[in-house]
Amino acid sequence: MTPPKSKFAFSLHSTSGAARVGEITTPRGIISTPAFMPVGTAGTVKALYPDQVKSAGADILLGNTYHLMLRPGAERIARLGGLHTFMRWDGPILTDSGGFQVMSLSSLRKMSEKGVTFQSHIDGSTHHVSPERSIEIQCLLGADIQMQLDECIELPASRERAIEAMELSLRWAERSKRAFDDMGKPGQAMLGIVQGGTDLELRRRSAEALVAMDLPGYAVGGLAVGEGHDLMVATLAGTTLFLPADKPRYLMGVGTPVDIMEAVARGIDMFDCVMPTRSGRHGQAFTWGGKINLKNARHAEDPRPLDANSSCPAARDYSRAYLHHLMKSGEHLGSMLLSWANVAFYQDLMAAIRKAITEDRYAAFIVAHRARLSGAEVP
RNA sequence: GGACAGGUGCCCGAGCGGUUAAAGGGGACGGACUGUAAAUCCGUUGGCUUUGCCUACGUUGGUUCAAAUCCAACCCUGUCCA
Repeated sequence: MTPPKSKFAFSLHSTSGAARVGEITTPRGIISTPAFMPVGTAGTVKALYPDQVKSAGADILLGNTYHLMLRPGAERIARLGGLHTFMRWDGPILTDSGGFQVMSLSSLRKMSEKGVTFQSHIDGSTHHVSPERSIEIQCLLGADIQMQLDECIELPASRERAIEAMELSLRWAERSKRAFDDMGKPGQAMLGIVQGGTDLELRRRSAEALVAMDLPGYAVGGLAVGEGHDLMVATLAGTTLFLPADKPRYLMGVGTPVDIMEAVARGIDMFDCVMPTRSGRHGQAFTWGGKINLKNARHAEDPRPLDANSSCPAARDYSRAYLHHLMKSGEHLGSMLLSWANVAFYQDLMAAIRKAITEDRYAAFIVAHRARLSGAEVP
């Protein structure tokens, strides 16, 4: 049975071990899962046109509450028709709540039970973000999938610190939910975020409390923040165990191709990460043969493209020698082409993952690609 | 022909008697990047038999315990004057 177009819904199509293929339905379009969401923090997936993001295969992208609140301002975006219209992206948008900035801008904010007070990194002005205000901003932006305000902490952290952040995040989840119930529009959804560091008991408590709130989906936050790949995967395995099978699961901020493959194997459906765009701007390309640093001298006279079989023009039609030249020269086109190629590669990876799950050969898929994807390309 | 100014490591450039294998840029080479304060950040960048030694601040000679730094001559390079 197809859910009505106005609803947010998740349907599971097939599994391979714990890995799942499904679809999230939103009024703005369908998201094939496992999905990778390119990050468009400030109303742009950096260095890419929206059309490129779409043609690369992305169903949905991210925006950011904190950054858009400061500039150009949530109310202004609302007056201009909402974030989709403003940035010319008509697909679904997920917005992060500002919880990540609690960690990344820790020197510029103060925490209290009420919320977070940020000192703007742009002009020093003070901005109070409560769970309610975060949801209000996300509603003003018109985000299809919204995130509760949470406290993301750096790892390693003491158990006391992990408990504190996890419990605060749960209280803020309740408040975020109430605010969303008031302000959210039909078809929009707000997800809760599991915290708890690398302590499986804390992760379980966090997950169970959120599940009791009956949210439309659950995110796993606070990972890939210093604990390392193995601990991340172990923590993830001990967390998804307590999340319901019929709701989408989102691993926030992850990650490398191998992180994603392993997380899918633990039942994750959604990912986002700055890696394809940031690494692209910095000269690193992701390919099926491994990572390629285009700034390295060995590419200076290499006429081959990154991947002759890619459907992305950036990866298929431009020589490594040219990409090397652009990066060495500091030309913007180098960052643009590599961001494009990387976003396309990540989407190709997700498509291949979905295919392998659908054909119930996901474990073999990981074995086949893990080593190559985890390292630098062998020249 | 004359008067100034100047010649420093791959390049530009600071230093003007010992704490200088010599600031700072750039370039080159390499690395990092995980819900984006990042088109950013971090290393390395004379040689060797590497707790030390050798070579090096236009060239040659000199002063001094000690010279990239002071002196002399010479060779170059700018700018101006005839």
